[in-house]
Amino acid sequence: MEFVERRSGISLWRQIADQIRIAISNGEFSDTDMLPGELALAKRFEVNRHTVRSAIASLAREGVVRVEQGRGTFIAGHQRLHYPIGRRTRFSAGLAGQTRTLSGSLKESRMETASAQVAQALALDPGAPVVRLVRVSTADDVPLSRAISWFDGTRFPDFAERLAKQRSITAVLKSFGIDDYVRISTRISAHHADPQTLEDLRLSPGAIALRTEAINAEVGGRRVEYSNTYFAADRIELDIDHETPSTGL
Amino acid sequence: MEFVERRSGISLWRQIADQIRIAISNGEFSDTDMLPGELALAKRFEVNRHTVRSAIASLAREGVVRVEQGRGTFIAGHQRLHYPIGRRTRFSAGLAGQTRTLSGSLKESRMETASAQVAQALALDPGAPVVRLVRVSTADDVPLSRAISWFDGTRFPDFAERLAKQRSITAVLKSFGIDDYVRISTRISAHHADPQTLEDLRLSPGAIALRTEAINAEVGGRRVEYSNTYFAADRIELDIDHETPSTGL
DNA sequence: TTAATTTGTCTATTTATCTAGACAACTAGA
DNA sequence: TCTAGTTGTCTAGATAAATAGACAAATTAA
Repeated sequence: MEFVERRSGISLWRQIADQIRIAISNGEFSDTDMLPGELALAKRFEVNRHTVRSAIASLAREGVVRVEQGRGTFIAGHQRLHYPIGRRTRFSAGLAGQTRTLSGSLKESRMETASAQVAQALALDPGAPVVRLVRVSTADDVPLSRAISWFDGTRFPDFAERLAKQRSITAVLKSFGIDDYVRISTRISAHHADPQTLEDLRLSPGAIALRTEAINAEVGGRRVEYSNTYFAADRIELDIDHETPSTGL
Repeated sequence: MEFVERRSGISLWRQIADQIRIAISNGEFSDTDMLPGELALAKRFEVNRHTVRSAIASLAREGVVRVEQGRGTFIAGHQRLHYPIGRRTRFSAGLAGQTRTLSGSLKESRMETASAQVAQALALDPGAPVVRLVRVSTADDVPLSRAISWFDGTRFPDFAERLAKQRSITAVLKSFGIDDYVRISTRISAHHADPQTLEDLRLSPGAIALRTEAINAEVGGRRVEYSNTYFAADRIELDIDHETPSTGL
């Protein structure tokens, strides 16, 4: 007997779909790689069989399971990508080897004035000109993240134009004479995805966005980039590198 | 005009409540600290006024807003706690100063045999005895996290009994002669909270759990603790410490 | 006081979700 | 082939969510 809550604003089929998805990721059915029958699930969640069918139909649409008449419902392996975060975090390098294809597309770019938050992160004066970019990354034809980045507009006035040609942030920074940069702070939180993120990442309402708020700086400490990245939480997890403070000893 | 999706398994009032909550945390209404009127919100989301009222009622139950007849709906400040994560992560110390009260309670403890995952994390053989603890932490009378920890059962047979007296993991480890330990890996992911977590953290279905999967070890590298901690995502964010690799230079 | 604007409550109706049951279609094993 | 167990489809009815409109109650400012 599991818990489903009525009148919660989440339909029963959706609560059941969420619980089955979690159970799968916890390896509950890994012995057979099959879900129990619809009648068994209906009994377990104390709902009608049709309600369970709605939940399974939703999981099938997501590609989490595959249903075969007369045989049963099979689990279609569903592994999260691993994204390492540390001082030397680089997007493409971090996911290398985990996907067949990996691409990024620039959705928006504009010059704006720095909000208090952006100004503080980049160590600029509030109202200073900044370049704001929105990029969506896609791995194996599935959107993975939506990133909003800010750069000093005075120092990097044509960042967007260069990015169109260079294809990676690292390469563009190199073209500005910045050979190396490091992550100096990362803040992680989780939210229900906002409408724009839902659309760009092809998620459905209620889906979770894992947000990283990061500051990158040159080795001397001069701020280079401030970014807010929203990952589709069901497609990725973040691995934190705890580097040894004194490597040489 | 904002997006609300029908037939998605999430009721309209809940989608609207989620969007208003996000808008508040983005500072959208920070100029007046008030929500727009019910009619204005109904127009913005293209729904009936009563649907907006349901959404606001839900936010009021959560304590996010406060409604006053004839005056309007006021935003009740709602700040996330900040939990620093680094090599020297300590639960109580990390949240010190951010809350009036902070307590932890042991919900379960038992000896079990190590699963493949636990065995690998603690560098034990699968099937070896391990101590499994479930602890729930509470800050200012609101549950914050649910942590499942595993320790080597051979080395720490009476860990649970000592924890009942000592009150912190660090203190218990000290009683076993371990004066210092460091975080060697942290993996972060976000999920819809499972039913047990919903109950322990007093969340409603659809709520988000921010999960950290962590390994702590002695300075020599010997594994001490493996833990899975589920935080209420709307009450906390995680700050990653990117320590400088060579501090002395 | 008055008017305008706000939230609160009530009734009625429509639409979506969930339940209930029956039976068809398909699969695997006896 | 037969049977038991599975998913697929249909009908009907009950419950919950959303819409629509009217008016009450409280607040604010003119």
